[in-house]
Amino acid sequence: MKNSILEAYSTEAAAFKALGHPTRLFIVHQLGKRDTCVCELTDMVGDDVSTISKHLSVLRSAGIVDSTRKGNQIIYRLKLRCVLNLSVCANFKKGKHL
Amino acid sequence: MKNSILEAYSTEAAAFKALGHPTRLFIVHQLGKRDTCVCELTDMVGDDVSTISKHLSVLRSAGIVDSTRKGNQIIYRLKLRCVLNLSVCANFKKGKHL
DNA sequence: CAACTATTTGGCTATTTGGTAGAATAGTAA
DNA sequence: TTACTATTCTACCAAATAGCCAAATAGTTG
Repeated sequence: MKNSILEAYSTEAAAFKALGHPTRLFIVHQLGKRDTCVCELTDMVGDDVSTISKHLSVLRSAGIVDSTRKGNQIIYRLKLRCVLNLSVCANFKKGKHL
Repeated sequence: MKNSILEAYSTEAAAFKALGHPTRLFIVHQLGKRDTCVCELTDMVGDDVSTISKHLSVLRSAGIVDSTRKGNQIIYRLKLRCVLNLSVCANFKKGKHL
Protein backbone atom coordinates (compact mmCIF):
# COMPACT_ATOMS: atom_id res chain seq x y z
CA MET A 1 0.00 0.00 0.00
CA LYS A 2 2.69 2.43 0.94
CA ASN A 3 4.53 1.79 -2.32
CA SER A 4 1.55 2.76 -4.43
CA ILE A 5 1.25 6.00 -2.45
CA LEU A 6 4.85 6.81 -3.21
CA GLU A 7 4.34 6.01 -6.88
CA ALA A 8 1.28 8.19 -7.17
CA TYR A 9 2.41 11.21 -5.20
CA SER A 10 6.19 11.37 -5.13
CA THR A 11 6.60 13.30 -8.38
CA GLU A 12 3.98 15.83 -7.43
CA ALA A 13 5.42 16.11 -3.92
CA ALA A 14 8.88 16.73 -5.35
CA ALA A 15 7.55 19.72 -7.29
CA PHE A 16 5.95 21.17 -4.14
CA LYS A 17 9.11 20.50 -2.21
CA ALA A 18 11.14 22.46 -4.75
CA LEU A 19 8.76 25.40 -4.29
CA GLY A 20 8.96 25.10 -0.52
CA HIS A 21 11.67 27.68 0.10
CA PRO A 22 11.21 31.47 0.13
CA THR A 23 14.23 32.14 -2.08
CA ARG A 24 13.19 29.56 -4.65
CA LEU A 25 9.65 30.88 -4.66
CA PHE A 26 10.97 34.38 -5.25
CA ILE A 27 13.12 33.11 -8.11
CA VAL A 28 10.12 31.39 -9.70
CA HIS A 29 8.07 34.57 -9.54
CA GLN A 30 10.93 36.65 -10.90
CA LEU A 31 11.39 34.22 -13.79
CA GLY A 32 7.66 34.49 -14.37
CA LYS A 33 8.23 38.11 -15.34
CA ARG A 34 11.27 37.56 -17.56
CA ASP A 35 14.24 35.30 -18.13
CA THR A 36 17.04 36.25 -15.76
CA CYS A 37 20.73 35.43 -15.35
CA VAL A 38 22.22 33.96 -12.18
CA CYS A 39 24.12 37.14 -11.43
CA GLU A 40 21.00 39.27 -11.40
CA LEU A 41 19.10 36.80 -9.21
CA THR A 42 22.09 36.80 -6.87
CA ASP A 43 22.01 40.59 -6.63
CA MET A 44 18.29 40.61 -5.94
CA VAL A 45 18.37 37.96 -3.24
CA GLY A 46 21.66 38.89 -1.59
CA ASP A 47 22.87 35.36 -0.82
CA ASP A 48 26.16 33.87 -2.00
CA VAL A 49 26.28 32.98 -5.71
CA SER A 50 26.84 29.35 -4.88
CA THR A 51 23.71 29.33 -2.76
CA ILE A 52 21.63 30.74 -5.60
CA SER A 53 23.18 28.26 -8.00
CA LYS A 54 22.15 25.43 -5.70
CA HIS A 55 18.59 26.69 -5.45
CA LEU A 56 18.48 26.87 -9.24
CA SER A 57 19.69 23.31 -9.57
CA VAL A 58 16.93 22.19 -7.22
CA LEU A 59 14.37 23.94 -9.42
CA ARG A 60 15.92 22.48 -12.55
CA SER A 61 15.90 18.95 -11.12
CA ALA A 62 12.20 19.34 -10.38
CA GLY A 63 11.59 20.34 -13.99
CA ILE A 64 10.39 23.81 -13.04
CA VAL A 65 13.10 25.86 -14.76
CA ASP A 66 15.68 25.35 -17.49
CA SER A 67 18.59 27.40 -18.72
CA THR A 68 20.57 28.44 -21.77
CA ARG A 69 23.99 29.97 -22.08
CA LYS A 70 24.26 33.49 -23.47
CA GLY A 71 27.84 34.67 -23.71
CA ASN A 72 29.48 33.97 -20.43
CA GLN A 73 26.30 33.94 -18.41
CA ILE A 74 23.49 31.44 -17.92
CA ILE A 75 19.94 32.64 -18.50
CA TYR A 76 17.27 30.87 -16.51
CA ARG A 77 13.71 30.48 -17.75
CA LEU A 78 10.48 29.39 -16.07
CA LYS A 79 9.76 26.16 -17.92
CA LEU A 80 6.72 25.05 -15.92
CA ARG A 81 4.77 28.28 -16.10
CA CYS A 82 1.66 26.79 -14.54
CA VAL A 83 3.29 27.00 -11.11
CA LEU A 84 2.52 30.73 -11.18
CA ASN A 85 -1.16 29.89 -10.78
CA LEU A 86 -0.46 28.08 -7.52
CA SER A 87 0.27 31.34 -5.74
CA VAL A 88 -3.37 32.40 -5.92
CA CYS A 89 -4.36 29.72 -3.47
CA ALA A 90 -1.35 30.12 -1.25
CA ASN A 91 -2.38 33.68 -0.38
CA PHE A 92 -4.52 32.14 2.34
CA LYS A 93 -2.71 33.96 5.13
CA LYS A 94 -3.99 37.23 3.77
CA GLY A 95 -7.57 36.14 4.30
CA LYS A 96 -8.27 34.84 0.82
CA HIS A 97 -9.04 31.24 1.74
CA LEU A 98 -10.67 29.68 -1.30
CA MET B 1 16.46 43.02 0.05
CA LYS B 2 16.63 39.49 1.32
CA ASN B 3 14.43 40.30 4.29
CA SER B 4 11.62 41.55 2.10
CA ILE B 5 11.80 38.33 0.08
CA LEU B 6 11.42 36.29 3.23
CA GLU B 7 8.51 38.43 4.34
CA ALA B 8 6.71 38.10 1.05
CA TYR B 9 7.26 34.43 0.31
CA SER B 10 7.96 32.55 3.54
CA THR B 11 4.33 31.81 4.42
CA GLU B 12 3.54 30.61 0.94
CA ALA B 13 6.75 28.59 0.83
CA ALA B 14 5.88 26.97 4.14
CA ALA B 15 2.60 25.74 2.69
CA PHE B 16 4.39 24.24 -0.32
CA LYS B 17 6.97 22.70 1.96
CA ALA B 18 4.24 21.01 3.98
CA LEU B 19 2.83 19.54 0.76
CA GLY B 20 6.29 18.43 -0.35
CA HIS B 21 6.14 14.87 0.95
CA PRO B 22 4.34 11.94 -0.71
CA THR B 23 2.67 10.75 2.48
CA ARG B 24 1.42 14.21 3.37
CA LEU B 25 0.17 14.75 -0.15
CA PHE B 26 -1.70 11.47 0.02
CA ILE B 27 -3.23 12.49 3.36
CA VAL B 28 -4.36 15.81 1.89
CA HIS B 29 -6.07 14.07 -1.02
CA GLN B 30 -7.69 11.53 1.28
CA LEU B 31 -9.00 14.31 3.54
CA GLY B 32 -10.31 15.98 0.42
CA LYS B 33 -12.71 13.05 0.04
CA ARG B 34 -13.83 12.87 3.67
CA ASP B 35 -12.74 13.58 7.23
CA THR B 36 -10.59 10.72 8.50
CA CYS B 37 -9.18 9.57 11.83
CA VAL B 38 -5.48 9.02 12.44
CA CYS B 39 -5.96 5.27 12.79
CA GLU B 40 -7.48 4.95 9.33
CA LEU B 41 -4.79 7.10 7.72
CA THR B 42 -2.21 4.95 9.48
CA ASP B 43 -3.76 1.77 8.04
CA MET B 44 -3.82 3.22 4.54
CA VAL B 45 -0.25 4.45 4.54
CA GLY B 46 1.37 1.62 6.48
CA ASP B 47 3.85 3.71 8.45
CA ASP B 48 4.07 3.83 12.22
CA VAL B 49 1.27 5.75 13.95
CA SER B 50 3.75 8.21 15.38
CA THR B 51 5.06 8.96 11.91
CA ILE B 52 1.56 9.71 10.62
CA SER B 53 0.86 11.84 13.67
CA LYS B 54 3.94 13.91 12.99
CA HIS B 55 3.01 14.40 9.34
CA LEU B 56 -0.40 15.58 10.50
CA SER B 57 1.15 18.07 12.89
CA VAL B 58 3.24 19.46 10.02
CA LEU B 59 0.08 19.93 7.97
CA ARG B 60 -1.70 21.51 10.92
CA SER B 61 1.16 23.93 11.57
CA ALA B 62 0.96 25.03 7.94
CA GLY B 63 -2.76 25.73 8.36
CA ILE B 64 -3.75 23.07 5.85
CA VAL B 65 -5.68 20.74 8.16
CA ASP B 66 -7.33 20.91 11.54
CA SER B 67 -8.83 18.31 13.85
CA THR B 68 -11.59 17.59 16.33
CA ARG B 69 -11.92 14.88 18.91
CA LYS B 70 -14.72 12.34 18.49
CA GLY B 71 -14.80 9.82 21.30
CA ASN B 72 -11.32 8.53 21.76
CA GLN B 73 -10.17 9.30 18.26
CA ILE B 74 -9.09 12.47 16.48
CA ILE B 75 -10.79 13.30 13.21
CA TYR B 76 -8.73 15.32 10.76
CA ARG B 77 -10.28 17.66 8.24
CA LEU B 78 -8.92 19.46 5.19
CA LYS B 79 -9.17 23.07 6.29
CA LEU B 80 -7.48 24.70 3.29
CA ARG B 81 -9.48 22.98 0.57
CA CYS B 82 -8.01 25.10 -2.20
CA VAL B 83 -4.82 23.01 -2.09
CA LEU B 84 -6.75 20.33 -3.98
CA ASN B 85 -6.67 22.56 -7.05
CA LEU B 86 -2.90 22.63 -7.02
CA SER B 87 -2.64 19.01 -8.11
CA VAL B 88 -4.01 19.85 -11.55
CA CYS B 89 -0.85 21.70 -12.42
CA ALA B 90 1.46 19.27 -10.72
CA ASN B 91 0.48 16.51 -13.14
CA PHE B 92 3.13 17.86 -15.46
CA LYS B 93 5.13 14.64 -15.49
CA LYS B 94 2.24 12.95 -17.26
CA GLY B 95 2.55 15.32 -20.20
CA LYS B 96 -0.07 17.83 -19.14
CA HIS B 97 2.15 20.89 -18.94
CA LEU B 98 -0.14 23.90 -18.73
C1' DC C 1 -10.34 1.88 40.02
C1' DA C 2 -7.96 -1.03 36.08
C1' DA C 3 -7.64 -2.31 31.33
C1' DC C 4 -8.08 -0.90 26.89
C1' DT C 5 -7.83 2.07 22.49
C1' DA C 6 -6.30 6.21 20.07
C1' DT C 7 -3.10 9.76 19.67
C1' DT C 8 0.77 12.65 20.79
C1' DT C 9 5.33 13.43 22.49
C1' DG C 10 10.27 12.56 23.49
C1' DG C 11 14.42 10.30 22.39
C1' DC C 12 17.38 8.39 19.19
C1' DT C 13 19.68 7.61 14.53
C1' DA C 14 20.31 8.38 9.76
C1' DT C 15 19.60 11.36 6.04
C1' DT C 16 18.78 15.71 3.83
C1' DT C 17 18.97 20.60 3.54
C1' DG C 18 20.75 25.40 3.42
C1' DG C 19 24.52 27.98 3.73
C1' DT C 20 29.42 29.37 2.93
C1' DA C 21 34.19 29.35 1.03
C1' DG C 22 37.15 27.90 -2.30
C1' DA C 23 38.47 25.20 -6.43
C1' DA C 24 37.17 24.09 -11.05
C1' DT C 25 34.96 25.09 -15.51
C1' DA C 26 33.40 27.92 -19.57
C1' DG C 27 33.34 31.83 -22.08
C1' DT C 28 35.14 36.77 -23.20
C1' DA C 29 38.52 40.01 -24.11
C1' DA C 30 43.03 42.04 -23.91
C1' DT D 1 48.53 33.23 -23.84
C1' DT D 2 46.80 35.72 -19.69
C1' DA D 3 43.39 38.03 -17.21
C1' DC D 4 38.78 38.52 -16.28
C1' DT D 5 33.74 37.37 -15.48
C1' DA D 6 30.03 34.12 -14.68
C1' DT D 7 28.66 29.84 -13.06
C1' DT D 8 29.04 25.33 -11.14
C1' DC D 9 31.11 21.92 -8.22
C1' DT D 10 33.29 20.12 -4.02
C1' DA D 11 33.92 19.76 0.57
C1' DC D 12 32.32 21.01 5.06
C1' DC D 13 29.21 22.39 9.00
C1' DA D 14 24.95 23.28 11.45
C1' DA D 15 20.28 22.65 11.46
C1' DA D 16 16.15 20.39 10.04
C1' DT D 17 13.69 16.19 8.64
C1' DA D 18 11.91 11.39 8.53
C1' DG D 19 11.49 7.26 10.62
C1' DC D 20 10.88 4.13 14.51
C1' DC D 21 10.28 2.71 19.41
C1' DA D 22 8.81 3.62 23.86
C1' DA D 23 6.63 6.52 27.20
C1' DA D 24 3.00 9.80 28.20
C1' DT D 25 -1.72 11.55 27.57
C1' DA D 26 -6.84 11.39 26.77
C1' DG D 27 -10.90 9.06 26.46
C1' DT D 28 -13.81 4.65 26.86
C1' DT D 29 -15.36 0.63 29.05
C1' DG D 30 -15.59 -3.02 32.36
